[in-house]
Amino acid sequence: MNKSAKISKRSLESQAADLMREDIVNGNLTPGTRLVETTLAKEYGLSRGTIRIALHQLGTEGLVTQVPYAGWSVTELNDQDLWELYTLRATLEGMAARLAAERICEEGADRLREAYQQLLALCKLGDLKAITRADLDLHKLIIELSSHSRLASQYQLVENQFLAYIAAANRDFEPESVGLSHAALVEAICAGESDRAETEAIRNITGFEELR
Amino acid sequence: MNKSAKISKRSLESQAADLMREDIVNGNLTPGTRLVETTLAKEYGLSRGTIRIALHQLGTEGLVTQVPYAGWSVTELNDQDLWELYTLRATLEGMAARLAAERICEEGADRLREAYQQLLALCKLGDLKAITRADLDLHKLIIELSSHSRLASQYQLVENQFLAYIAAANRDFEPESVGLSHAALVEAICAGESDRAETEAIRNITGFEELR
DNA sequence: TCTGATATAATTGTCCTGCAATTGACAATG
DNA sequence: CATTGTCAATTGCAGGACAATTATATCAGA
Repeated sequence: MNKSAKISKRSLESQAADLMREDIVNGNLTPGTRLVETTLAKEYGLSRGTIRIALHQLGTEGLVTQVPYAGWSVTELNDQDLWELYTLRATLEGMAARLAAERICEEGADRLREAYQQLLALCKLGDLKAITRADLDLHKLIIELSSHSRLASQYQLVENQFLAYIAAANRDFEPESVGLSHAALVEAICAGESDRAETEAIRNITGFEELR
Repeated sequence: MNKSAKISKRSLESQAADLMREDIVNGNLTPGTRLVETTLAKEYGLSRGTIRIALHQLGTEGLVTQVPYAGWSVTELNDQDLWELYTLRATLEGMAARLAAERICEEGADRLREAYQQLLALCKLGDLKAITRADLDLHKLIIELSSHSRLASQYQLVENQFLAYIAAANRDFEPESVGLSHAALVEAICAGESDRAETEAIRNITGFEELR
């Protein structure tokens, strides 16, 4: 019964970063929006220094951009950026799938199949928002099963930028043809076929053709 | 003749981060070393706030670790970490090699071959430090040729942590059997054979077996 | 009207001082 | 020995001040 998990001990600095990050990936703050340190400080009821550190944090995550002495703004992504995000995401997820397949265990396989079933179930209902979330959850589970903390955080970075773009473009990003590709991916991982898992993972992401 | 590139107009915050990063990857600050904000501030002749931001920066790069209210220290890496760095580096570099091969041009091929020749030349002289640098330069050139800015920065992160470890362990990291594998890699890229380039890049990095 | 110089404002960059919160080490206590 | 209290060190955070730089508005002149 570890209660410490519930007590918020995170610094205000990172909590502020969390809040702003949420606002960005959810689309409340759209790309190009200017962010003023003093204004944010008042809004969040924090000091300017605290906000500053949070902004720098988000800066290294690629979510906000600063031009010296001029200000901060929510990062705007162009086609090249989007291509970079897609390709990077595919590579990272391919690696994750390979690792997950290599070290798959009973429990992991069960969780994976369950996540897939959940996704299928939601697909029949047709709630796009829910499907999207289940899709993301499935992918995130694969990352987790790879037991690679750095891979996880790198993926997280890419995903945040990706989501920020999606949210802003209001492009309901097509949960990628949820049927076959996911099935093959899940199957390959559970069967421990690392090569096929990697291939399927990459195929799964690269429904990108139509965007080029 | 753009001189502005040479003029240091970067903020003190990031310059401080640069200095500390150098000290860490060069091994002047070994893992486990404690870093005290006020002490650093005096050393660098900067204010504590400036140092703080630089430390947070390095923190997100994984070079330093903080425990709340207790202090900062240079990150210590264990075997799992090292494995993560190797595998991640291999994947990223494989991707870079593939992209480089896909978009190779005359000029790029020339630069690549030249870097390789330089590496070979240094190998005959036997200066390990110089060889190591040339080896890194070659790899970095491949990253550059992939024209993928995010891939570049992700790779940079991994490499910094990697170098910090190497420097601290004082393990003269064996420029990876400079002969054949590099030759095959360079060849494959210049020939535009993306599949083979990726394979060779990964093979090249994973001289890791002996470390497991 | 357009252009260009110039003043003005807005914003970040950097420093400072101060104090609260937390940790870690060590002594005191039972 | 385990627990508790004390104290120093350090970070967490606030707020103020001013310099440096950039953005914006203004205005004179062609």
